Amino acid sequence: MSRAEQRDATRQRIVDAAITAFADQGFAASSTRDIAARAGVTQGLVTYHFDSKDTLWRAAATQIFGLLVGTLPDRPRRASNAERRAAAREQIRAYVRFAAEHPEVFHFMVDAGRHDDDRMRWLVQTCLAPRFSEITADGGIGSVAADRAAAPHAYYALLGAGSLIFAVAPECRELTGVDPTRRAAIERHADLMAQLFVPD
Amino acid sequence: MSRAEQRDATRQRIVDAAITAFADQGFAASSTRDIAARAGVTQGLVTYHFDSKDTLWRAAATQIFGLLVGTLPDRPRRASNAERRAAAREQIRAYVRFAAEHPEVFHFMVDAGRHDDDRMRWLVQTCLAPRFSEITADGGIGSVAADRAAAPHAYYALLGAGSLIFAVAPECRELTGVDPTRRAAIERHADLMAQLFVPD
DNA sequence: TCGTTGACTGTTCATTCGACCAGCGAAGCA
DNA sequence: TGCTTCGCTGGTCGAATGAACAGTCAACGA
Repeated sequence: MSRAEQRDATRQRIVDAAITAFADQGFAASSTRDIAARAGVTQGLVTYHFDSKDTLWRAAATQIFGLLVGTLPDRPRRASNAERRAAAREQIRAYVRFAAEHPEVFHFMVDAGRHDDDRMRWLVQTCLAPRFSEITADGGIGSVAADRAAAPHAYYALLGAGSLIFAVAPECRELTGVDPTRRAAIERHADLMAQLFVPD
Repeated sequence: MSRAEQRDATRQRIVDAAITAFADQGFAASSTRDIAARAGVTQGLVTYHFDSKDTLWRAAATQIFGLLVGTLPDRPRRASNAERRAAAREQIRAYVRFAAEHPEVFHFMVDAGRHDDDRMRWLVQTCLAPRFSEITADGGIGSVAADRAAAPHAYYALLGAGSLIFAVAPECRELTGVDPTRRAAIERHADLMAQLFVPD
C-alpha cells in the first residue's frame, strides 16, 4: 500500500471510530484516547491527522450526514396526486430504514443541536440546511404541513418520530420487549410512519 | 430556618442544578463541580448530600420524571368513541406543552436510553414502565396503534415527534427561523401532533 | 543510491475529574 | 449553660483529559 493510501485508510479508521464514539457518548464525553483505541492507533496520531477534537468531530459529522444523501429516493417531478402521495410514503419508509441503520445521525443532531455554539451553527449550515429545504419542499413531507408555517414542525415531528425508537434501542428492548434493530420491527415502524404522515 | 429546612432547601437547589446540567450536557459530561457552582455551593457538599454522582442523577431523574405525573389529563373511563378521540387529542396536546416546558425529560431519556447499563435499567423500571403501560392503554394513544404489537412503535413515535423540536431549540431557531419556545409555536406543534396522531 | 519527506510512536504537560477527609461553627438538646 | 450533632468548607488524592513534542523509520523523489 502506498503512503497516500495508508494515510487515507488510517484517517478513515479514525473517523469511523469517532462516529461511533461521538454518537455513543456525545462530543464532550468522548475522549480522543478512546477513539484512538477503537481505531487501533495511538492517541497522538489522532491529533496528528485531525488537529483538534473539534476538527475530528466535523470530519465525522460530514461523513455520517453525507450518508443520508443519495439514500432517500428522488421525488417525482411531475406526477398525479396519488403518485406524489405514494412517493412521499416511500421517502418516509426510506428514512426510517436509514434511521434504523444509522442512529448515529440522530445522536449527532441532538448532541449538537441543543447548544447555541459554533458546532451547532456549523452543523446547521453545512449538513442540515441543504437537506431541510429539500425535505420540506412540495412532494416531500410537504403534504403533511397544512401551510408553509407548519413545515418546521412537520420536519421535526418526522425526524423525531422516525428516529427515537432506534436511538434508544436498549431502553426500548427493556421497556417494551421489542428489539427495534430487527428487520420486522423496522418495517413495522416504517408502516406506522407512512400511515401517520401520509394517511389514506 | 431550621436545620432540617436548610438541609432540604440546599438539597433541592443541588437537584435543580443537576437536572439542568444533566439535561444540558448528559451524565458523563456533567461535573459535580459545575453542578455545585450552579447551585451556589461547594463541590464537597454535593458528595456530602448525595454520596455519588450516580445517586445525584437518580434523584434528579426522579424529580423531573415525577413532574410528568399529574400533568397529563385523565382519560375518560366510559365514553363514546368521539369523546375518547377528543380526550386522546387533549392528552397529546398536554404532553406537547409539557415537552416544551421541560425538554429535560427527553434529554434524560435519550442520554440514559442508548446504553445497556444499570442507569438505563433503573430508569426503565422506576420512571418509564409505570407510565408506558398507562400511555399505551386503550383511550390513550391506543387509538393510534392498529394492534397491540404496534403500541411500542406508536409510543416512541409520539414521544419523538412531540419532543425533538423543543430538545434542539437552538438548532431549530438557526435552521428554520422558528423559535419553538414561543407559545404560538408550542400551540402550532400541539395542533400538528393532535392532527397527526388522531386524524379526523 | 542517497537525502528528504511524512506517517507514526511514546512521552510529557497543565487542567479537570469524582471522591475523600479533617476541621469549623452554629443549631439543637439535656 | 454546656455538650453534641451535623451541615458545610477548603484542601488533597490518583486518574483521566486534549494538546504538544521530539524522535523513529520506511516510503518516496532526485
